[in-house]
Amino acid sequence: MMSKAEETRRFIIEKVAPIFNMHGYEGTSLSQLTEAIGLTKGALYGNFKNKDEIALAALEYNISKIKGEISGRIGPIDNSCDKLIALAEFYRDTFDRISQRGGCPILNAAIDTDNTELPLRDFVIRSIDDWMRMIILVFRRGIRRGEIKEGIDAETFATLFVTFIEGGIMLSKVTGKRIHLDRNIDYLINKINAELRI
Amino acid sequence: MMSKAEETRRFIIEKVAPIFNMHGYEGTSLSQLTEAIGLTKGALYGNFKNKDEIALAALEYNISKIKGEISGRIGPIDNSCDKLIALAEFYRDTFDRISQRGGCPILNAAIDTDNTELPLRDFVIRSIDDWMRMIILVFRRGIRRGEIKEGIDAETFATLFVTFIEGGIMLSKVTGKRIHLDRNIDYLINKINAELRI
DNA sequence: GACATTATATACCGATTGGTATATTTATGG
DNA sequence: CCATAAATATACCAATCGGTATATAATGTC
Repeated sequence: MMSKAEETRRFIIEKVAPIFNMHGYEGTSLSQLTEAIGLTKGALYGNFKNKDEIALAALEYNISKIKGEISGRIGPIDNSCDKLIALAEFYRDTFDRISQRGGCPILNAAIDTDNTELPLRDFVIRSIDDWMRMIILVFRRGIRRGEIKEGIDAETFATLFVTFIEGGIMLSKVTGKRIHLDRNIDYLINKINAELRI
Repeated sequence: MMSKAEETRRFIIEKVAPIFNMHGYEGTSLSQLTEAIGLTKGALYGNFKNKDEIALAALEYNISKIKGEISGRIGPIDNSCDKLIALAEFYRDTFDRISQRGGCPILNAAIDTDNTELPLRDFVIRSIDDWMRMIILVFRRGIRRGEIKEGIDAETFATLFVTFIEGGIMLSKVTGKRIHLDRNIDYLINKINAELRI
């Protein structure tokens, strides 16, 4: 059973996560947070050490939520190429929802903490690393299982993949035009089917 | 001749431009600005209406500076494919310098103003539009002049191009590893030479 | 070189920032 | 139901925020 504190902590994180994602670390104030959660600073500082810890918990939540959805989707898929395609399609399907919550948390936090010394920064770097490593693993597995051709190396493919997704989200989000992300995903899937799939 | 005011205005813009690019609109305070320019708020508010106007001038400066360098580089080049390649190579050559100044101003401002109603936002959108339109023009010119194959359409190519650059800068900047941008640029150039060039 | 003008510095404003100490409420174990 | 502990609210803090009014200094003009 969850203690009251854990429950509140969780409640706070869920409420503040989209706010941090939309406005960034500096752009989010404690008053915005208290307003969103309907509790006072007492509740915030009773459950978190400081603003940094709240922001970090929010970012962890935002990222792990997406990661969870991704696992659920591509986990059951057997073929490696299909896994990668499903991963790409995931972003097409969820773009609107992610967009409403302020865009891709990794991209936002990356730019937000880019030129800072915030503890958030390390977490962002690790998250990107995790993401790319996961793509690399799927790719290598595909080669081992004879599902993917041995042309392009796994690291390069991972860079391309993440670039297409993040670049597309950024362009589509800021211009308000879905087409950019769609083009990128189409291109990526086409490339997988035409050049990688055995 | 430049009046004293114009001179100071220009001086201020040059000094504060990298600060806004590094820390964003909310993340930059007037005290950071006065410290950087070695002048007081009197000088700031004598030459600018408010913080918004300073930030906008800084962003305009950051973008126009890069645009100027690009024009100087690719303007003299005749062949359209070579123009596009030179554009890609420009980012490889200047990555370190751009990185020191906080990264790509368009990307930073895009994420920074993404979920706001700041006047900066409109300028960002217009800048991205300008950039893509310029790529589209070069591409179409290449087709007209028989230098580029008529396969992929110009808009899609522009999306891909900007995606590769911005995605690569973002990945390389945040992870501290050049390789991501290098991979993207290599891929882009290879694609131009292998699939587009006649 | 005196005078008007322009540009910068200084001093101040109320509001808000992140954070803390303490009081009050709410939940929990006996 | 009561006592203790845990969780939240309240009241407050110094510092800083963006911005302004005014004083002072620098500049341009005749």
